[in-house]
Amino acid sequence: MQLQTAAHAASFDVASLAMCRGLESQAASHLAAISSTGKKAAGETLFAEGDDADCVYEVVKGTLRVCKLLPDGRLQIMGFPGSGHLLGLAAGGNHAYTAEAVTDVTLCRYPRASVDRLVDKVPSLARRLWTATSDELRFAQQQLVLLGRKTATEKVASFLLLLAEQQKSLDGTVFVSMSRTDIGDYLGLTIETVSRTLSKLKRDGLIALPVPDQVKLLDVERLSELAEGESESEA
Amino acid sequence: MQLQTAAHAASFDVASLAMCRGLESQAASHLAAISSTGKKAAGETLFAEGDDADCVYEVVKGTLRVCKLLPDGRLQIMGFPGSGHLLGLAAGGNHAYTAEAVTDVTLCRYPRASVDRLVDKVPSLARRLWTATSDELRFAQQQLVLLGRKTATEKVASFLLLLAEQQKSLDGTVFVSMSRTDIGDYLGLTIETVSRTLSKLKRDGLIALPVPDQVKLLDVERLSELAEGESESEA
DNA sequence: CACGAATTGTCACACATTGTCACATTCCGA
DNA sequence: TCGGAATGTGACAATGTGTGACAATTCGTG
Repeated sequence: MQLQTAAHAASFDVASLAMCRGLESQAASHLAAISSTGKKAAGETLFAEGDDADCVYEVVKGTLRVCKLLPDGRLQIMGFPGSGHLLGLAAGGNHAYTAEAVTDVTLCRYPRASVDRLVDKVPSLARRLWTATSDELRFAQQQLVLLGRKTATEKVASFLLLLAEQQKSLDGTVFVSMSRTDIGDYLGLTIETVSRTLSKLKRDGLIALPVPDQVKLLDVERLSELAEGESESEA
Repeated sequence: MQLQTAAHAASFDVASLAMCRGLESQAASHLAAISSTGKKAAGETLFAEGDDADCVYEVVKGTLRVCKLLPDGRLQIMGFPGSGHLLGLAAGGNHAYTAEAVTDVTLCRYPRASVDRLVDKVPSLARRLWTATSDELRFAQQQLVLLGRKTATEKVASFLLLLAEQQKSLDGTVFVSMSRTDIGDYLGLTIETVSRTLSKLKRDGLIALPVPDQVKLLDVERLSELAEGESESEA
């Protein structure tokens, strides 16, 4: 069943989005009725930390980066949400982080007030959003371990494996849509360390770098060992 | 209105717990009916990462530590939940982390299956648990910034201010119920660096250390500046 | 209550990892 | 084809870690 509103110009079927996963068709109809399409070009800001959280967004196509700033300009990227990710679910009325487009992005947007009203009427929607928040928390907790305890090599290996998993890469080729600087801001490293670590993994035969925005994983098993902190066979 | 079940032996009023915050009295009655009291002695494990998540817990008294392990034994503590904190809300059926008692702990326990059934019937409970998960996520995101971007001094200053805020300290005295090792595992540092940093803050006149499990904050304003990465007046 | 053992915390020094700075190379878009 | 941006590399500095020694504190036993 295809649900459209004038605001979507027939670009995608709201009922098939992650937001509606597990919902009855009536609930999906309600969501479709309140939704609209948004687009952001690469580099544009979706919302800034502290802004009123008046919309819930789902990424339909493309990649965002979500990050927090320290007063002196230091930046920590917390993730690169791609298609199927929901943003703006936080309680508290204001966005806790900044969201910017890494690539051109297509979004489905739902007014937060309308979502909140629906949540009270549709238990499965409440559960859906609670689950989405819980999944995001689980991911953040894994990231805490990475940032707090992993070495640079373990961090980069973990990152490459995450991309491969997200992209369901079958032949080991992953596309890297974000810059080396962004990867560094995500892994708690500098751009030089990211570059040096990628070069070392290449010299060691674990990856190939045909072009800068593509990595070919040549030894997924060894990368998995590195990512989990298994001691290297020889240093 | 005091709600008790035989399982509680009159130790606390379920309706006054964080779990019931914002709920109608009938919902609170339902929760009281399914709840029971648990106690853990300092050092005991509440649940381990991977265990079935068959209970939701609220800390009534005392302090836990929640942590994740790497295969080689490295440990990252993600927080020290105290009274009012809920655990075990995650979707997915298994605990994503290990919870252990830092001090003797009193808990209120709710079977997860019963909670899930109530959630469908009581929209305010669904919202309450979604909000609790969201608050936990917001905290984890702040911690990502700390682990990924802050220096050792900024980390320790942040930690001390967090304790002061949680304990609603009026005269700057905070109680440190966790060991230096635990603080290190929480801040992504080693025990020596935690000790060195505390000693430096003491030498600089920002804190006093009357006994190892107590810190007196002498210059909260300066500590706040340090915690946020404001450049030091003179090094 | 005193004493000894165990545990925790502190300190100094050497080392390793990552950051900083400067510059070279590569890639991409006009 | 060229210029600007992004990436890669090398040398050196800084921060935090690792290690060993010692001090302080806590706990258990007599």
